[in-house]
Amino acid sequence: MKNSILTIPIPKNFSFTKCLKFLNRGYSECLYKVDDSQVTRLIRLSSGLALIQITADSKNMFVSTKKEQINESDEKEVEAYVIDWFDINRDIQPFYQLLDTQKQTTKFSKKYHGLRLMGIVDLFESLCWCVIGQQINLTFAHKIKTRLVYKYGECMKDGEHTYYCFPLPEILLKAQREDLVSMQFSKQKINYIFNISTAFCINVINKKDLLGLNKEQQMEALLAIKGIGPWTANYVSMKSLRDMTCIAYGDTGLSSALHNHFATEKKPDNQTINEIFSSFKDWESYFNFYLWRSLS
DNA sequence: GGCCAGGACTCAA
DNA sequence: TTGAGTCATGGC
Repeated sequence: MKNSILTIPIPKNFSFTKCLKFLNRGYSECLYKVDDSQVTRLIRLSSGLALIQITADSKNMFVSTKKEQINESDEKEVEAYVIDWFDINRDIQPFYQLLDTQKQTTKFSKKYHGLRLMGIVDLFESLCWCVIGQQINLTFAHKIKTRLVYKYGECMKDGEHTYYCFPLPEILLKAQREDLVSMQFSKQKINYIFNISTAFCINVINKKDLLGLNKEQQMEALLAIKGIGPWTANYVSMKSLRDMTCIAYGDTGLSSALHNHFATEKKPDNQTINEIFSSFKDWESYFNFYLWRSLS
């Protein structure tokens, strides 16, 4: 195994600690491991699997990469991955200025200062995660995701710990329905995961092409797949396509956060949600993310 | 035991 | 276009 170390300067309004705290917020996560001051995960580069470990000091993030062979293009991919995952290349100062204009939200800019909208770089993973999480509690959702990842995901052992990648669509497509049922996936979820896997396998959908479309076209392409509804489309648009204007309409967590901070009805209608979000134009995704963060 | 979970679909009216 | 019914099971 070869090893390389990459340095990424920390921008303004960035807190590695708060990002790590978010990653380690209490759900048992099978796709990365957070220790006191570092996070480790297995990622898929175009030339194969690589184990990355990220730490930071006050000025830089340090990404160490372990892989069979490492070349220059691997390092570039690792850097792009980390920048995307932590949303590093975004100036979020304007968002904090908006938060500070309202008494209900000014606390967020202090409490979560430097927290970035942590992404899901892999679009396929992001979509499957949405389907898994639909209408079940998050603890259980993590449980069945872990079963799926352990059975179908590629892995790499490092010391005592084995790290996993989310399964590839072509692998999931070959999965037996009864195996997924035994992991406690509902028939509906299984159908949706097969639909999404198929869409990726026949290249009806891929991240690169979606990124070349405008938001309306992206939503249309996503909603065309059975199992992807408005909530999922907004979620992946926010977490994977990095559109900054997403609102997770219909989300129970968003509803309760708005209820907590704005004294709305327990389940505010879209009009009420739009009114509140209208103060955060072009930062809707961040505002939504911070509202979610306020729940845990 | 009952209600709710980071929804989405079908089908009827 | 809207609303009720269905899925399906763990957590509290």
